[in-house]
Amino acid sequence: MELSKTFDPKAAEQRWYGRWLELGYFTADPARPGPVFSMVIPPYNVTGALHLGSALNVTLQDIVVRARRMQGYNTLWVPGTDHAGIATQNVVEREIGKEGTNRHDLGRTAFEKRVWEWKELYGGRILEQLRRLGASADWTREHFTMDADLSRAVLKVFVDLHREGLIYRDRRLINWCPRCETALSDLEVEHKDSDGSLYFIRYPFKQESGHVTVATTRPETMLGDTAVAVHPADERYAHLHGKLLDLPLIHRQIRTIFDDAVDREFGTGAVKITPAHDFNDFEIGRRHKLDEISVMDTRAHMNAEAGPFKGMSREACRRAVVDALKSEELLEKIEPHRHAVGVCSRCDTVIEPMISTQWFMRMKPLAEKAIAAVRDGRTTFHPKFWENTYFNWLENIHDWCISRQLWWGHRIPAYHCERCANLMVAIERPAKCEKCEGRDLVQEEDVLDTWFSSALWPFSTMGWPEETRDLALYYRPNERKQYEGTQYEGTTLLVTAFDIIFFWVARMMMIGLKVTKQVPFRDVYITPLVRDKYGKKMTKSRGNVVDPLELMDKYGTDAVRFTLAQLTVQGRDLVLSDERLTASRAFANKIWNAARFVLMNLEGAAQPIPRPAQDKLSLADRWILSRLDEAIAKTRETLDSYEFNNVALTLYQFIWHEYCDWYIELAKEPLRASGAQRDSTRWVLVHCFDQMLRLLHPLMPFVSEELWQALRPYFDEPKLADHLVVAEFPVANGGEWLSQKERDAMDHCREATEAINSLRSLLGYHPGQRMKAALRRPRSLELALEEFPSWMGYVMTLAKLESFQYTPSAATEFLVRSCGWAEICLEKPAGFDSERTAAKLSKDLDEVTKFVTQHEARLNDDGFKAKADAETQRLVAEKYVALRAEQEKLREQLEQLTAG
RNA sequence: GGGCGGUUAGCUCAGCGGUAGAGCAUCGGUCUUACACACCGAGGGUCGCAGGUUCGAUCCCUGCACCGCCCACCA
Repeated sequence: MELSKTFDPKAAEQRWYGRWLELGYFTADPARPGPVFSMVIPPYNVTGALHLGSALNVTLQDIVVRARRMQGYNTLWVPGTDHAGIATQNVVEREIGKEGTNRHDLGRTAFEKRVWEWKELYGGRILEQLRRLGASADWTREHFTMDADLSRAVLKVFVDLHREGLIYRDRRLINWCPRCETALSDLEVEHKDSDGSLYFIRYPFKQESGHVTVATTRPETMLGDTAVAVHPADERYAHLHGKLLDLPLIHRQIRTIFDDAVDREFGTGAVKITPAHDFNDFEIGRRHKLDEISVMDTRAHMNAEAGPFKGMSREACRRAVVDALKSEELLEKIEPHRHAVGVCSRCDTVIEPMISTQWFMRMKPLAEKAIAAVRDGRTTFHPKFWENTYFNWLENIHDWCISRQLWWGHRIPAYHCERCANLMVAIERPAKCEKCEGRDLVQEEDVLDTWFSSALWPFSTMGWPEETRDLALYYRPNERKQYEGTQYEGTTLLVTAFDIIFFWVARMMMIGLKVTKQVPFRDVYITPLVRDKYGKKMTKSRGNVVDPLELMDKYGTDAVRFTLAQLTVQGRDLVLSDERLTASRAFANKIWNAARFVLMNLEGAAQPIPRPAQDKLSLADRWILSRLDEAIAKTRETLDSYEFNNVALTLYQFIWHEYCDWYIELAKEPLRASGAQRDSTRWVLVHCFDQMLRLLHPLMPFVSEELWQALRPYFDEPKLADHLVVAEFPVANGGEWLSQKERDAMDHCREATEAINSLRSLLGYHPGQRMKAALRRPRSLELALEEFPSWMGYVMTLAKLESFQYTPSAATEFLVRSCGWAEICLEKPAGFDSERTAAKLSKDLDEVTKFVTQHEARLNDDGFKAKADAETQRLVAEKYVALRAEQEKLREQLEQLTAG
């Protein structure tokens, strides 16, 4: 098979993904043997496009699931999408807005139909992009949060929790977005600092002259004031007891009240109370049984309660109120004031706290169980410090407002009786009112928060509430073979970003525990955040999003995946750079070319190449095989602990710097020979390649499959899979490829190389590429010495190649001789700066001498002798000896240099 | 106001109780029968600051500074 000179990622990507799908490699089969590995993808917003965060997320999941599949696990990876209530509704509303209409004109049914149409058209786009990334998810089990079966699960959970009193309806102050015209949960409100003003307003006494001055950032809400509060211990205001005030502009009579919640230091120490438009005031209001007067409508325009200001927007009203107060000389002063303003996370509109009847979920009892599950280790976060964040939020949790005044979502299964106003909650619409038997039942208009259905995702996608085979095996795996013998519950792994720990992870934990009586996942891997080059979070609204598809076009999917893995260190944000991507692309190409080399040298080789007997393997063969074993062990280890950067690093180092740089070079000579020597080298080359590609496959699925297929005819594995994607993951063979003597020799070789390097730098001569040229020449010192320029490279080569055969002392002798010859034979090359070299040497010498003295002192120190244990003393002594040797060497070199 | 993470080479980042590492960039040298997306080599760092623990600290502890993030009803 001919391979092109460079790797073409597109061809490989197109060739293999479709094949894998056709052959059903990603489809889970509950009947399969083996331990279970299951995972659900964080459902993507149907409005979403692939961004780097999701590319990272999917890449990491795919790496794990591919590795587990190769390791023989029964794997399931469920993909799917989320209906994304507000986001999707907004998109479609914008679309029909362009057509000159709106959802109210269209009506609920027609609008819902429009959204479904939109979803069918565009909702699958993100999943298409996941396939492009190589995601090996089970597409036969793709789900959408509003699928019929998932919707049923939603209704069942709602009804069950309502019956238990965990879901209830209440009228209270909630976050309201006047643009989306819906209630929001606390989490959907973002707090942004904004430069505002603090207005000091005089509230006159009702029955006598005089006034109290209050400070507020929102003068327009004074129209809804029902009291002025001061701290009970504030002597400045002791005289306010029982006083009534005349609310300016509106002339409503309001009370003065005393409450600990008032901060005496802030403003004037007196605060106006607007229970219907401020969370603090609402609490105080309920404590003092104040009226709750809402002065705005659902679009945050002033309503009839605002009297003359009716119909104004809140902004216009603020200006009008300030003007009116000024003209009545009730505005004392205005100070600049910076404070946090809550805005809608979807549309950035300033949130208005509003009194409203909504549905809530009681969180405290659920949160306690969710905390306990992580505390006792049934679920573990990686990195662990995220557990603090999780605990912190759950410990201070408030009830969750789950109803939304939207049309796109799961409509709340509650029915109002038109006749007696009775409210019934049931999965199916009741035939008649259970109280008055009336037949006019109207379903609740509100839908549920999108995150409600997401919270059920790990088990609703498995078929819950039906006891399906999937649910039994992949969600309750303890019933079958255990994951590495460990008892655990739920799916095996969840990979997600930290910004939805509260929105999603914590809620899945709470509801999963409540509904299925077990945790929904064992491990939670929190991915780092992908940031732009300025370290900013990439968000659509910031417009700083890098499109992963463009990166894949430019560098190839494998390179993008490899780069993301390489940069993924637990607990640290990830800044993507072109340099890294370029390096990864070069890596793919390097492997490609190594394969070309191997194939080129397989001409006429047997298919398969028979495995040579152990004693036919050369030292170089056994060396690379032993290194391969170490690479396998390390890859498995780092994969298990989710150290993605180290997985990538291990493979990069082994493939590039050991297999390519050394073994391929060493193989060139035996390959030129014929017979047994060539055959065993061929086998080692191919065997290593096979194993390397398997290790690499989870990270770089396309290039690895492509090359594996090309080399496959030569593999000697007896039961070979048809595709790498389902081939067995390597296991270190554990055999001692090298004898102890050889290990020692290799260590010595390393030292020898260092010695030669320092000799070379002493001479200031850089032989460069000639080392490799020397490889091709007869290995004879005499010949090498004839040609001065090649000499140094030759020494290096010999040292590396031949010191394997030398005993350490012989190798030393060889080196010493070489150095001596260098003295005799070599003239100092042009450009050699002896002064500079001498300076460097003496600097090194000084430094080493410093350490020698230090160690000497330490060894002679009585305190050290007394305190340090034997092992430590031995270590320090050893170090001292080494340092002395180093010192001696440097001194000699320096002498030689100055003498010459 | 709480909490979390970071500060290591020009850049992006690993690492670690025993005289500092990678990739890229820089500089010098290589057309060598896989690869110039390559090869060989060089330069470059008081590991944010100050204390403490230790025979020994870049690493552990305390404090500080700066950067970033999350949470929080101070009007």
